Amino acid sequence: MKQKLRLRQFEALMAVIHNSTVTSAAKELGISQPAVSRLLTDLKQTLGFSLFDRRGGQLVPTQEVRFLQADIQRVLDLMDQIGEVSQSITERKAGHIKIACLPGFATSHLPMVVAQFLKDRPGVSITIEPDRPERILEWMIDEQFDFGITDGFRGHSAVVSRDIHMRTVCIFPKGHILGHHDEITPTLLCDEKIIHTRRDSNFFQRLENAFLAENTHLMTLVETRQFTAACELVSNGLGVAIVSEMDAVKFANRNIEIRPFVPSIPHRLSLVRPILKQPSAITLEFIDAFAASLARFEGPAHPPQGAQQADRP
Amino acid sequence: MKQKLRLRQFEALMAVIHNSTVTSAAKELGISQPAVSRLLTDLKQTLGFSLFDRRGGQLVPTQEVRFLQADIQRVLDLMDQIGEVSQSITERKAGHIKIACLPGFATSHLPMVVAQFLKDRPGVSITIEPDRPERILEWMIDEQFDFGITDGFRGHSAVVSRDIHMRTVCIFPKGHILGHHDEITPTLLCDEKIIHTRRDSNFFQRLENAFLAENTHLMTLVETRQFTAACELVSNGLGVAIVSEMDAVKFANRNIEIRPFVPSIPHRLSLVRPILKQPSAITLEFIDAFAASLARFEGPAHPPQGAQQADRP
DNA sequence: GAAAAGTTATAACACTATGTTATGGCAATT
DNA sequence: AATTGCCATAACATAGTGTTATAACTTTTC
Repeated sequence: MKQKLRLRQFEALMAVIHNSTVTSAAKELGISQPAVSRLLTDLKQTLGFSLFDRRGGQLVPTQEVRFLQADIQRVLDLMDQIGEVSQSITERKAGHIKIACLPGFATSHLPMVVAQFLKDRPGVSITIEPDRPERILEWMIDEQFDFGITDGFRGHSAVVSRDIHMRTVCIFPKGHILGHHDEITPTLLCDEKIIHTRRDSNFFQRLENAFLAENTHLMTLVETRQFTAACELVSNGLGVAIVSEMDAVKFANRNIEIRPFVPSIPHRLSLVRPILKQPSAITLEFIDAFAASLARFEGPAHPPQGAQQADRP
Repeated sequence: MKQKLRLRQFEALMAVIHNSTVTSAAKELGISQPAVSRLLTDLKQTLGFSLFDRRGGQLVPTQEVRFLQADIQRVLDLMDQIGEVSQSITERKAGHIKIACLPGFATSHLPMVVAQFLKDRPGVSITIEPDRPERILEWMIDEQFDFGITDGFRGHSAVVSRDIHMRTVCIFPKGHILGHHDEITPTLLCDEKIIHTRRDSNFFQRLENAFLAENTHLMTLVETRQFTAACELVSNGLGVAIVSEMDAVKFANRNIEIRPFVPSIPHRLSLVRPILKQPSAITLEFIDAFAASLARFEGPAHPPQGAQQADRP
């Protein structure tokens, strides 16, 4: 016989092994006794050897069956497991998300959001890979990651982005004379050396423009890519910086003062993902959760002076 | 949907993953395209999420499917494996045999037979457990082993036995005066101290009777359970022994002489197995092979003087 | 040892799974 | 706009899986 092995036959076999009689096995499976009976005769036919020996009223599996029993059990268990996992997936409780993000997010805010997200989703796992924006963009284009957190994003046909405009603030060491003001303006900073982002960044240009608009100019103390680094420097008494409020508040009790900066110059974050790679439902759910986590630091989209946006969805 | 996951659906899924189109997947499976098409829609229905995204002309699996892919592949592989193993079983090339034997067999003759037997049967594995006859009998009754090699067996209702009467010979160190004779009789041994089996053994009793029949008597030098031990002692120049020819020939070139002993006193081996436990085909095959391996040392069943047998099948 | 009780195998039939062919719609390409 | 190829659906055939009814066989009971 060149018949195919069927799962149902294995289920019947295991039920009979556990119950020692066909009748009670049928009861366990919730079907009639003749159904089990035939599943067994079919299986015996296919396998080519006897499955059971009669021993008084009982059926005991043959040596041959015992030899296969472990593997058969494994198949049935695996099928169950697949069923359970797929159930979890539809309930958004299983899956994997690969996230690429700016270094600043990898250590502070993102892990917090991830932890919260995983709390209710025991089957979900997440990869976090921090790198420069250029690399994150590449990864999106190559579809190597499901979700990216970047800035300075100028749009790309292979990437969908959702922009978030983060409020920024001015920070300086405690006891600094600027502490007498409720708001900080470029004019107030005319004699201060500033810690800021790279000169080629969009954020720096808008900052510089704000200074120029008040007929003053911006003096550089340190140029850094990360707001966190700027915060660190300031908390060590080093100078003045304009940073994302989100980063600033983490240093609130570490020897710095925080003041609104006027005019408001929001820092534009982009939540990106590959446009062609269909996202899993759990990925979309995470992106929403992440965006929500940023909400309390969100500001108005456009800086008041009306700089144009470069977003292309 | 509270549908059941079916193997065929998984086969279709994997085929489409490998082929990127339903049509070629159908070709791989050797069925029509609509058949695959429906298997997939059914599976999607059951799982509760999409299986593929269209990407130009190609179908690429969703994140969710990728998450399950490894497990699904494992199930299919396991099923294949079970099919192959069962095939091997019907061809008598797979299985397991548990053998209990006398210590003398565990080290010399049995491993040789086992090695030969396994040569053509790569899937077969064998357990060898040496112990005293009493323990071997227990193991048979408890059905803990498939096959036992013992002696002095007096029959038991839970055990089937097949008796083999092994020729015995007289051995003595090279250069011993007995070497002048072609056959050794009790009379010739009247002044010799003998190495023999335990006094309560059936074999010893028959040996002693042979001496009494010639109006002489047997003097003990050493009493041992194993013929191999007797051979070892003799080869070290220690005395005279009556042992199984099978054991004797292994010492043929180790400083001993071998002569027939008259009257012939065969040593009765019993090949036993549990009567209720249905033996696997491979077990029966092995027992036959083992019996055949003893054939060239087999002698007549009954000692000429007509001692009665105690066998009960 | 005959009767009773329980278990299993077979037959006849119903429904579901899985295959077929025919066909129409949709997308990519010409 | 026409062509080509791929996929989904419909209609139907066959095999797998369930049902009930019933006969045959075992074990237990008297």
